[in-house]
Amino acid sequence: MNAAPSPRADARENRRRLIEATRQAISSRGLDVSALDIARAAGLGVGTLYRRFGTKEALLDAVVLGLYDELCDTARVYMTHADAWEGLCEFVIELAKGHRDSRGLAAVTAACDQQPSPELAQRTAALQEAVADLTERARATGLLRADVTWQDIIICSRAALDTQHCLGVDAGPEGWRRIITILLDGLRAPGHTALAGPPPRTTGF
Amino acid sequence: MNAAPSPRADARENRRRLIEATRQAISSRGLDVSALDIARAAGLGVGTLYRRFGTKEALLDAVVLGLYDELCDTARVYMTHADAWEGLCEFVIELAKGHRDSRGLAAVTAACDQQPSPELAQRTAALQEAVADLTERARATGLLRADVTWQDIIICSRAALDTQHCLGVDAGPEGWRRIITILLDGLRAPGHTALAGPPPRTTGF
DNA sequence: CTAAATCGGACGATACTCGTCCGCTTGAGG
DNA sequence: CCTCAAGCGGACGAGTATCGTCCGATTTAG
Repeated sequence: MNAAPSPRADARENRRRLIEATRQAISSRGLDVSALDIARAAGLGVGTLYRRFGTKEALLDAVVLGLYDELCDTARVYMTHADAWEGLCEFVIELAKGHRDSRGLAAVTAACDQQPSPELAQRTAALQEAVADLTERARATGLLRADVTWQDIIICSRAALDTQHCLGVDAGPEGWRRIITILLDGLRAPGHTALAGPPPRTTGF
Repeated sequence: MNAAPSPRADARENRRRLIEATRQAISSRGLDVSALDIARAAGLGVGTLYRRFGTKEALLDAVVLGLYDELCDTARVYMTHADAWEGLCEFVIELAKGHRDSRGLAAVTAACDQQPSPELAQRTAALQEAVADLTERARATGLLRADVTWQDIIICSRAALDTQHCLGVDAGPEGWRRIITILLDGLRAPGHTALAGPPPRTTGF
């Protein structure tokens, strides 16, 4: 075994570049980026992309899986947060950031829903369990309103970012934080926190 | 003048059908529906679509303008609501419904931002003024938190629906109402209202 | 220095969409 | 009932975008 002991250094570097470029491309233009655009952004030819990953889908899968892994790590961190409500809030914000970096991720999940790759299914299950756990911990403190489920939490984490994507630059680069704040206040049983960031300058609907 | 006194009855009916089909198509699949799909949904040939409207863009413009007009009417109604806070809440819900029926509307607004059609620009301005007015009235009652602007209100009205579109059927056909409720609670200065509808059954992120 | 691994991007194939064209059908007035 | 202009359907051409392949040129590593 170990028939491929060490890929050439430039090949490895190009693979890294491709993944990084794909991340940024997905973040700014969604999951339907063309292979050519990704390769260009990585400063490589499209041939290299297909040689490294075989298919465009494989590249996207690798990137999405990486993001899921990071989210799993993040969840694990906030699970041990001293203040359960704070932990939930910060994780929701991190989850929103994750959505920012994998715009259209839900579309992929839905598309692969028929036959999700085992790895993706495993990560999805782990993340859901983590969110459910964080939700229960926060509810136990009495700071989270009783009538929301962990699914609601997930949806809230998306809402702000989806809006951000639709409104584009109008809401400012950090405009989603205002919506997250409003949502978290709506989730909180008592009291409110101050809105952060400058108000959005929306011009459309 | 009046060189076209009365189009044939079937032509008028087909025009109506096309507009209706376009509405539903936009609602379920966004603004980038193909002309063929619209014509098929209307039970007509694509030739008829182009004869009636000249271009696909003209058809979309007609539909979008119609939706804007309805929203303007709705705004006028809630402006005279006895309870300013209730009026704002219900209008936000109606606005969300409007977004449901014109998915991707913001994209069009943004695209036409360079040179918006005079009619659309007029409607947009009227709607913005209406939202600003409703916001101020609600703020005056002290029920609306002080740190949100009318732009925040618009964004909130989008957030729930955008999420709905991304999550698809997972959140149920009325799942957006839960998010709207959370958002409105987050906008409200004191207290909370009960979440309506069954909890979402999300399976993805 | 050499050979194998790697790269770049032109290229064929495929798919999708817009808008046109023309032979056939249908509505409505005489 | 008849006539004919108005209307209809959908095949079709043209344009565009994307995927994935192929092969000559280049580079790496021993």
